Amino acid sequence: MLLPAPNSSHNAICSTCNVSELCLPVDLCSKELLKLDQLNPIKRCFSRGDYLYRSGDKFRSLFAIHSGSFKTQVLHEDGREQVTGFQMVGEIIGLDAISTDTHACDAVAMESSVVCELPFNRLEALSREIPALQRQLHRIMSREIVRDQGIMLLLGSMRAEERLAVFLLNLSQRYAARGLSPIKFQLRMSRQEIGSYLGLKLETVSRAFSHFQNSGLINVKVRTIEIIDMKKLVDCVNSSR
Amino acid sequence: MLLPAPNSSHNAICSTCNVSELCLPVDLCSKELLKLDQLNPIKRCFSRGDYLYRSGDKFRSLFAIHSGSFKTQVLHEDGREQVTGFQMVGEIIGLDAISTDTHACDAVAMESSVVCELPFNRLEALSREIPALQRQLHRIMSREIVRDQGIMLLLGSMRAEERLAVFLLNLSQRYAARGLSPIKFQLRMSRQEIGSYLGLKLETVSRAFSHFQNSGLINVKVRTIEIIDMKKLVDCVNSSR
DNA sequence: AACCAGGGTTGATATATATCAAAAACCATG
DNA sequence: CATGGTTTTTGATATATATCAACCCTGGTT
Repeated sequence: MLLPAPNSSHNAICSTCNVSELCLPVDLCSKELLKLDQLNPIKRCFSRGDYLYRSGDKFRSLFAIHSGSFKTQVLHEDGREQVTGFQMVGEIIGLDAISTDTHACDAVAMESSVVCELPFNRLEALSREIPALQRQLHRIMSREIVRDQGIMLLLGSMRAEERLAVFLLNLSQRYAARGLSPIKFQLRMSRQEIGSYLGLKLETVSRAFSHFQNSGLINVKVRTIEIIDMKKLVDCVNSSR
Repeated sequence: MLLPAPNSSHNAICSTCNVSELCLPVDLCSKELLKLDQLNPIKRCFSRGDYLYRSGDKFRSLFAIHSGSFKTQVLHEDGREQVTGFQMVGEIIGLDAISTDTHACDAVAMESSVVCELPFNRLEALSREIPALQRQLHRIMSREIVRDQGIMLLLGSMRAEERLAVFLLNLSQRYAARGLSPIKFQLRMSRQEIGSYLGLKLETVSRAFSHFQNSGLINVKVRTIEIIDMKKLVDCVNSSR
């Protein structure tokens, strides 16, 4: 319950696009693996700032992030924006579009990135033939729902510093799950984007970072984060109030 | 983008439990309808306050709400709770549990209610045989993800009165979709529950109701809501700031 | 190496919402 | 229909975060 997205490893579906270490679906026999090739996913490259899709675009495919990272955001007509997530290697993006056959948010590359495009009708057809794939797809969608519930808890009932602590701990876990350092990493997003995600203004995010630094929880050097005292960071989420 | 859950009608899967008017899956031929009987859903009754499931329970089934209504909530260890949704007739509940085979939130009846229990393994098996059912299941999960994104936008970037306006407009739409009056209805939830859902304290919710009433947007008599000026209520969401 | 632009930090102040408290309305029950 | 307990409303005040503004980095470019 602590974190919005436990977001453990085995996420994706796309075993043929070199993310297999991270996201191979559970038990597929070799015959099934062969079938999976029918998916024939196409790789596509993006630079920082490029849109993978925009709200309103016709839905055709899900995307497995092969390298790099993206943010998803919803825009309100009056210009307000809300970042709804930061996605990294091995995560699947585009699930919101299944509902109406139209993308409901924007997905923007936060750095040079490569995605595998997974045509959804083929994915559906294959998952009728391969129960393990079907189950995996359901799990991925459900995991997104659980993640969202965690963010609701965060936005609805936590104060600024707790939110930031949850955010950092979540990143830490996800980096760890990818074999990267869970205690030192580079943020790919600006204070403004973090603020939008956490329902805070960028100044508040900046102040919270400074306060964590002054309290000896973390070391911040602009976008380089080093977690000094993981336990205190965790306590910060639980103990408040 | 206005509302977190457009949440239109055709929601469910359970054609055999008399909610067919509301939630019949799209185009099924009679042979497929026959197959659907294999689901053999069991009806279960609940009184106000009863738990349909609790966080941590083993996952077996999804539930289609046949009558009445439920709230779902996540609990943080330190006692904080966040209401993540209010579900009514024709809506499907339990999707969060697919991810880990364990329910990730509580579902509590808000009044006397009846649900159809839909064993998930049978649902999966059937949806491998009936593409339209598979598609419907995917749509339902995706719709939940879109709804959650709307709530993130609400919690992350709207002020108290906007949140309440969005909440009321959403209820109004959902009642309308069920053939009930979109302008006059009974709230099933307390100020405290509304507050938890909207990330506000109950006093703030109460004040916002009073302010809407004084401004002639709605008539409030405790839990009876009458929308007097729908347009102004909509404006209230868009025009602020 | 100097310069510029965008992002980040920090400070002073304003404001929306929370908190605390009391009264009022409502509901269930005997 | 009186009673007690809960829910709701309203008021006064406190507080967390937003807002406004200035300054400071930092990395890239000429």
